[in-house]
Amino acid sequence: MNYSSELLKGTLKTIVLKLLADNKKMYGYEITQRVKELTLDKIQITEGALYPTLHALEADGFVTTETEFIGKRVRKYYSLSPTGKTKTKEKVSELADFMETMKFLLDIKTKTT
Amino acid sequence: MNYSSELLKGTLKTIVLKLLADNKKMYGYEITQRVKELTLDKIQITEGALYPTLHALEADGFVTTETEFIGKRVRKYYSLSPTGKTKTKEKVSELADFMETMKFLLDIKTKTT
DNA sequence: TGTAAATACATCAGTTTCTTATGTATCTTT
DNA sequence: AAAGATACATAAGAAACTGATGTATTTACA
Repeated sequence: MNYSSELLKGTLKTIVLKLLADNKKMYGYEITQRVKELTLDKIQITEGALYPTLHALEADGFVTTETEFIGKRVRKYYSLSPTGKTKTKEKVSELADFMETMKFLLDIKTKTT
Repeated sequence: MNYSSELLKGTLKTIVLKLLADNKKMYGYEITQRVKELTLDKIQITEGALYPTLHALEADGFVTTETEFIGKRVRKYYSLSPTGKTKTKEKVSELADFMETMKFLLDIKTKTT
């Protein structure tokens, strides 16, 4: 099983920021594998979604990068900047609040007819 | 406060279906007001998002409609069809499961209200 | 030893799902 | 009388994906 894709929309940036907050530095491919593993294959981040997101986070100044060579193959590590850390807290708490609201909304049994 | 708009993406259809499951029949404007009221203005469904969604649900056979006149003004009521009821259960439990996964991923502690 | 799978980056056309604006019309409140 | 609320609807444009495609290296294994 994995979720219908529209659910993930809007949460990807938050997931990436949170992972970086917990792991100091990570590279793209590692992020996709970590999410896959942590969610037991329920959430699969595609590369077509991830790389543009990482580039956008960098353009916005929320992450910094450093390139490393593993043999001849390049690996690009991402780390949170100070503003990125602030942004992460904002996004995570916003998402937490949103999920509380959604939980309430989906539990209600109001027969007002 | 209200949520950055991308969070709502993908949840609108589920919200609408769930409201219809709890209230037998509702009309569009009523749905926008109910959500606004239940979420204390945190979630505002725009008409530009809602009406196309309702039309899509009807085209997919998940809802049926009946028109009523209030004076000279038309009001279009939406009700769940049998397949719509099944779909609602699927969508609601999928979203609930997704939120659990996200909570785990983000290490979010849910408030015990 | 050769080839498939995994690792690792990237771009881009097309799709879905919204926002924002616009339009029409009626009813209610001040 | 005018403003705001009620009630429907469509449409251009933006945002955020999917899925395909591309390049190249490394590892597993038959």
